Amino acid sequence: MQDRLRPLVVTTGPGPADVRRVAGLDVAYAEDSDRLAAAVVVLDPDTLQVLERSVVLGHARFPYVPGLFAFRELPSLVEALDGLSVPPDLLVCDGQGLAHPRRFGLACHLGVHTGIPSIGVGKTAFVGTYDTPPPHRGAASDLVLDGDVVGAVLRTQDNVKPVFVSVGHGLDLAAACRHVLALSPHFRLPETTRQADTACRAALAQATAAGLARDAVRSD
DNA sequence: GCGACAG
DNA sequence: ATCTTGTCGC
Repeated sequence: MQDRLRPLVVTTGPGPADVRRVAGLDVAYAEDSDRLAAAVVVLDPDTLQVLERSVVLGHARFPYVPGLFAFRELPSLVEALDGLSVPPDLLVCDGQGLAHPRRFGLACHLGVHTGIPSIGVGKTAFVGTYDTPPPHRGAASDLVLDGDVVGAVLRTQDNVKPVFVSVGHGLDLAAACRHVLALSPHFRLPETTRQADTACRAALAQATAAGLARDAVRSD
């Protein structure tokens, strides 16, 4: 499926002319059971203020298999996206885009599936080789796989471990890095990712608490 | 054959 | 992804 969809990915161009709504997507999992919470948080790209949140609870129907990550998270993330009142102009995904064995990571899959430009931001490397970028914010080095530049190792804060940025869909790598930097004025990860992480974790925690309370009443 | 392996 | 304990730096 990834090899079939890969040709549909657009990896060139500056992307959306004016981005008014940027979305951060993330999924949290329960330690036991297969429960999960998927969140999409939409921010104003200029003020970084939260405009809207959409969180859905669900169950993992696919195991974590490196290279097949999208099959685990995409279904729930699409459900969360459908819960938004207005579709976002750009998706910032927690994971890789083109920096993938078949050049079709989660960010590419979400971008092609929704038709919305997307960026992949990973916290650790998955594939490729690279030189350590200079220590200052904004510095970057190529992430190379089989002779192709599949992403950038980007420093979002001075003297802080870099993030792995790769194109998802609908824009080039330079534009992707520009967006990630703008979304990370204070912390290592983009504000979109941070907000989505907080949202899905909170939702999972409240669901867990509600479930325990319900079970307590049952046995009572 | 062995080690690596987004989240 | 999730858990855990302390440590370092602003």
